[in-house]
Amino acid sequence: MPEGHTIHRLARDHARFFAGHPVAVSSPQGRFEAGAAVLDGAVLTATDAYGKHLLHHYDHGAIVHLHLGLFGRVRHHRGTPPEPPDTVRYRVANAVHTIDLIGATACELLDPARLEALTARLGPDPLRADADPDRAYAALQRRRVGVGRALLDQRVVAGVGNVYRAEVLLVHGVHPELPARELGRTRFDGIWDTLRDWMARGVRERRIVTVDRDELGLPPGRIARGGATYVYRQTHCRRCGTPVRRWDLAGRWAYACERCQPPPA
DNA sequence: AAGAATGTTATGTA
DNA sequence: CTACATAACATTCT
Repeated sequence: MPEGHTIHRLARDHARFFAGHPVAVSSPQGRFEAGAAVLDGAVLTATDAYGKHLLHHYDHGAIVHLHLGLFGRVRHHRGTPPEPPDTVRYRVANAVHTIDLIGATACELLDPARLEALTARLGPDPLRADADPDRAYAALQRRRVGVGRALLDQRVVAGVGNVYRAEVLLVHGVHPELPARELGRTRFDGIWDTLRDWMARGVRERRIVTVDRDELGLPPGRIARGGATYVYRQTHCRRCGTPVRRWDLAGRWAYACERCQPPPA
């Protein structure tokens, strides 16, 4: 489920829920026992997000690194939480809030050196104020693969996933198979700006919405699930009605409207 | 109720 | 260093 906006949203929420007071940390099924032992009763002082990686910083210096992978989630309960199901790895709670981590691929303690190594191998994250788009552009210039592949490579840009990839390339008329190094600077700048805007919107709205309500003449009210994208999981391009092509690109579905995004020669 | 899904890493090969 | 294929890992929802 998660692309970068989800992780930034979680970072913000967790800081709000827990900042300043001790928390109870547990590992209900014993899959993060070492961590829970170190963390229980500590104060969660700060949270941070780099791309799809979430960090919890505790007052005694411990850092928890979380990555939700393809289907990880964090569930939030207000008030008395339910008994944790078998799949809960890491539970953080105070008198009011409880969060349960489920299905994550990473849930581990990190020392500062390993945190540094982690952030060093990530490309700039459009949601971070310290992001340097020049680095992403330079990385693109070095790749021979298509832009579609390159955009999912977290060393190029951090936080972009399959939905934003499909959508941003559609809106900018770029075919996923265009060699990354052939993407012009102007076009790249447009893509970067769009990603930043959309992902910030994703944090606010807690979901991915790339479509423009006025452009599509959508009625007021919540945009239906499945109706929030132009090509991703669409059968026809929401802009021009052309059938969408979907194909396996390095193990992920790629989507394109080959009228809006002419294939490279 | 099998299968799909907004992801990454490690490993071996070229 | 870049690329690519394959396997492994993690759950929920239809």
